[in-house]
Amino acid sequence: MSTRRALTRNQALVLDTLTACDEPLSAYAILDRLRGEGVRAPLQVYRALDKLVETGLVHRLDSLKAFVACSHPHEHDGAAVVAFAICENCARVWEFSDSKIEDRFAAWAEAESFLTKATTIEISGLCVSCRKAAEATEGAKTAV
Amino acid sequence: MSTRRALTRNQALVLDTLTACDEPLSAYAILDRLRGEGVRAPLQVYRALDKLVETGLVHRLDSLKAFVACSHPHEHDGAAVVAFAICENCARVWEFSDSKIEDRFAAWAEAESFLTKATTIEISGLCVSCRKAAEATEGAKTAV
DNA sequence: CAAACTCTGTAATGATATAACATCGGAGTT
DNA sequence: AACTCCGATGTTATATCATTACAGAGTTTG
Repeated sequence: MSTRRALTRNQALVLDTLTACDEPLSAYAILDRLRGEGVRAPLQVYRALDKLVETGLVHRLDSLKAFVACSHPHEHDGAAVVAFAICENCARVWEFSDSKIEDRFAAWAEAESFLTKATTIEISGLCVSCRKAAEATEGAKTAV
Repeated sequence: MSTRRALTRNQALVLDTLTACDEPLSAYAILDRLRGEGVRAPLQVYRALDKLVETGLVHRLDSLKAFVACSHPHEHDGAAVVAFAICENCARVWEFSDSKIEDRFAAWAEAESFLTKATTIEISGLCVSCRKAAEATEGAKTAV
């Protein structure tokens, strides 16, 4: 039943690189980290990424032109809509989904007879820690 | 009270180009259409786009790396979250917003203490007409 | 007037992504 | 084994998207 195929060498290298990193990487950043492993051309990385994205093990963040390993690869049963919150300071990513949101999009699509194939949701802002850090320095500044 | 400023020549040219077009255009596509008006360098277009996006008159569709004129420029009172549905066949774009969806995102952000600065929502699929056209040819094919 | 500011134009470059082509190697035959 | 099919690979070149750096022109504002 599982459509999960063994990964090829390049795919495994790319996935490992992304998994080991706690922030999104551009294709070229991945390439740089894999030169030691014999990966030399962008296309090798892009091809691996294409497959990984296709199977849901990796997500592309359009707003960053970068890629992250999926944090819930096991939950990819249905066509769940996933949202990403990206901290613009530390670049870390939170992946979540919400069935109510999904329902509203489905309702809109239904009303318009739009056939949905993919949904991209990306929220950028500041995560708790970076927010607090920013508020602290703000406070110090204005407190002078 | 209005922060609306008169547009500069380049900004007006770019906005007019986008408004006249019923599908998203890349910056370079805009440039090509404006060569006759004396626009020669990508930067002239990108600078105009930056301002237009900043004031909300134009949106950038990350998933397409392209730009569209906003369909509801007058409604840009608050920080409304806008979603885009993009037909992958005819490239037309539907812009809509839903306060319930907005509420859910706000709730997530609240729970995580995430400070939201921008939200990008892009849905790709097939619009009514393209969907029907596709189904028609599908039907013809399987009906042989 | 001069300082500060914004918009402008141009050239060069950086960053992201794909096309085209030849080759390799495994899976399933025959 | 020889054959074919098919997907992955490696390499070069090129397309597409976006920004840096620098200099000049025009306006506001003190």
